[in-house]
Amino acid sequence: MSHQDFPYTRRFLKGRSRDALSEREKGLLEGLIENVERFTAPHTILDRGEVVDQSTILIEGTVARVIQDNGKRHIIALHVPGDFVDLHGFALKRLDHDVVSIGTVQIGYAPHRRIQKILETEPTLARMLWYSTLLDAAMHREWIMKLERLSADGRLAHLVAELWQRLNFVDLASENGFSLPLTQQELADACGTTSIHMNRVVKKLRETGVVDISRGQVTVLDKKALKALGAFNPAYLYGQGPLKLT
Amino acid sequence: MSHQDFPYTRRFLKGRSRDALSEREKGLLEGLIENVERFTAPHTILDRGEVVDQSTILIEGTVARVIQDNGKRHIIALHVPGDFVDLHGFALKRLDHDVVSIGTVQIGYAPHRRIQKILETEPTLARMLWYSTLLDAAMHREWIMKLERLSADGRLAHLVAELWQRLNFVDLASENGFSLPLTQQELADACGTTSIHMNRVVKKLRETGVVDISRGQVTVLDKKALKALGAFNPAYLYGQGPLKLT
DNA sequence: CGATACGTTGATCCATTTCAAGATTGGTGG
DNA sequence: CCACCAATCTTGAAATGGATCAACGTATCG
Repeated sequence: MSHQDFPYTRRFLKGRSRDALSEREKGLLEGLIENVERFTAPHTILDRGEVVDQSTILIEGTVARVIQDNGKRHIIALHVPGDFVDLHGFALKRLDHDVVSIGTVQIGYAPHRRIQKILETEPTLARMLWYSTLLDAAMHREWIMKLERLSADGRLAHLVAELWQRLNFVDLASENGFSLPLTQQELADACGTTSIHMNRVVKKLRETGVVDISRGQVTVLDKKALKALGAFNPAYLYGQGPLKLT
Repeated sequence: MSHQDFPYTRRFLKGRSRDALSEREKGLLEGLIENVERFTAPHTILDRGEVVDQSTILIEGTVARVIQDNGKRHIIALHVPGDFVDLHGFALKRLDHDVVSIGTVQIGYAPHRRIQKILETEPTLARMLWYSTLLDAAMHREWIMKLERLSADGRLAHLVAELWQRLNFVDLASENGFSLPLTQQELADACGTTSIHMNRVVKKLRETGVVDISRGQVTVLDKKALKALGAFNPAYLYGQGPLKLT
């Protein structure tokens, strides 16, 4: 079996500790996916509070986890291909947030009974699944730090730096940028600010030659300035080996 | 064996799903604790980046998880007795933040080799441990929401409401308040604001009859106003049964 | 009793929100 | 192919929450 296989899960933990999995284990992981779905329009994949019996892996595109109340939408996390978006639903049974698609996405569903089987019979894989939920929590903590510490400019810079690094882990970033289907409103929702202010921040970072965000494309103009502005230290992403972009 | 036993771990998941554990499992859990330590002065229990081979459970007192850079300290999580503070260190091996004591604390250490044994032989308990790290992540998400959505007043109200509920789970809250050894500076660090502004917010909430925070004691004056101001919905804490305080 | 940490208050400045309106873009049907 | 619509992006001006600088009050404890 060539390593070109595993079409649904080949990006899971890529750039992190995926190397620690054997080919057999990678096959078992791929076998978790019972079916696959594609959405082209914005779609709520999962509703807060709903009892779930399967978890979702993002194969292609972007999804966000959001908490919405009286019209306002707060983005709690963003996902890149390879992320096991709501694996925590396996143990929590109901989620404290919604999961929504952004742009065109392809997702795979892993029934909880299959995950349960893995847990009972595959300790290495089980530990890897747990590990991936802990990476998710580590990103949450960094977001808390970012929101407590940084102003809007820094928050956007941090978000861009993080996504660049994460997409790089899964081979979806280039040397000078990446594509990102988020609107300014959505960037604002992820940075805890308003779309109007986000518009001015985007403009400012473009004009000061830090990063250009337009037409769904992010072009990093000054890598060093971006990381400084966002106080970005990728240690919390627990990447392995020499990082190309840091 | 009376339920008065388990002096170190009896509060673990209390008010959550602790009831799902058998007495035997509770005993195994207690057996994880190899030794216990007490600190009376502020102490850094764990340094960011340090490789760890044991995890820490909080038995008594308050600990904070902090990310500090150039003098500024950001509190990303607060813990109450019964919390397995850095269980995620078991799988992550090194932490992305420091763990520090606040006031007088008593903590227990669980060597990773003992946790590993549990994982290999006790699936129910293993799943419970995983579950507890997911509760931690759910609280992170709520903090992200709080920081993105609320102003300083609301953030403090939310923090107070959350701690009240969590302390109530473990029988450490009263009908009208709880004790809390945090300084205004630390409250500020947990709400992403300055100590000066926090001082004004504390004063405002006191004067508007919402909550009184002074001399290490929190007195809730208007439960309903507190929850409204903090946009507090305890669902994310995954408590079970009828909640006395909600 | 002086040291030291913590809490309180005032004045000023700046980042961000809010309200309001206009410009640009992409997609759709006639 | 153009006209139009809706979403997105952009800009301006006024109001405000919170930061910052500076100082003073007040516990608490060897």
